[in-house]
Amino acid sequence: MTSARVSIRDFAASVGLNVHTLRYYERIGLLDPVERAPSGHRRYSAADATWVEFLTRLRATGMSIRQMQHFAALRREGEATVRDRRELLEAHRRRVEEQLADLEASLAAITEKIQHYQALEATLERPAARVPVRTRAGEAR
Amino acid sequence: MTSARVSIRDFAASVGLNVHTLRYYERIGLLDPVERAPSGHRRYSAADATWVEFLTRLRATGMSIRQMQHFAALRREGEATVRDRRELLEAHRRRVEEQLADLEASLAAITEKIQHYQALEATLERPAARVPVRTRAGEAR
DNA sequence: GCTTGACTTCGAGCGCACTCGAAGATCTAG
DNA sequence: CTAGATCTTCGAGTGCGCTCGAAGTCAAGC
Repeated sequence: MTSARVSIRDFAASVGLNVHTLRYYERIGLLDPVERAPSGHRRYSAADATWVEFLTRLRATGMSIRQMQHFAALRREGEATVRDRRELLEAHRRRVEEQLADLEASLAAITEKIQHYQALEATLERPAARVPVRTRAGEAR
Repeated sequence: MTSARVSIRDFAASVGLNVHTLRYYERIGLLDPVERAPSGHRRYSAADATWVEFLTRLRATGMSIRQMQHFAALRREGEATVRDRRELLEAHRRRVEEQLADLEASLAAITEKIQHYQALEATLERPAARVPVRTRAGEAR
């Protein structure tokens, strides 16, 4: 099991970020300095991928760059900060749970609006039915 | 049931937006021109609140201002656009459902990381236990 | 009538998270 | 050996969604 090290282009494609963003993340300390080929070109490892994918999860759940920098800094400090990191993630998890609840409430509101429009469309398609009309027996329903 | 019309300040407080944002929304066409008092001051109605709250749901679910402007424009055109509006919301609802799934996946990843840290902390707290040690009978567990 | 504070319009400014462009070095295929 | 793609650093630019400041008008209490 060799540690297949990949170019920034391939790495970017595999983690779904663009090359500029990867260099930016490294520059601001979200990624530790990435290993270099003798030419100076970056060579990303599988461990880099795992970390970037986790960062992506944090981003996707609304963590700011600033907070991620803090988390990354703790990580660089080693085992002594494990508890801080856990607590930070637990606080973040609570926020994500709130987001989920909000999103579900918004989804319900949107669904309700869709149903409102469906009812309205049904009415508009049968203009004669706007005002209830007496119909022959057997035609009802 | 009178239509209690409120000042921008009170309205902002009740819908959770700031007064600048409300004027901005009106300026860019998300809100129809709001009714004015003889003094020129805005007077918001309950219908305005309903609409702003729905806009807030759209925003909370990641709809861009541009898309909301489109939706608001359709709404201004009246009944003829009901179907378009429903379809627009249905497309948006699908995106929200994807967001929910993503958020749940991210939540799971975060929870996993927390558990990893918990396990690590348990190990670090009992340094002598890092390498399994034979214990006296009765002390086990 | 005067003060205080909320309102008006307008355009400018801000923070975030990228995203890009320029200029030059290096790698790869033919 | 050469052409063209890909990489490097650095700083500047972009798009979004607000957010604010300035300068002036209006309203309510004393």
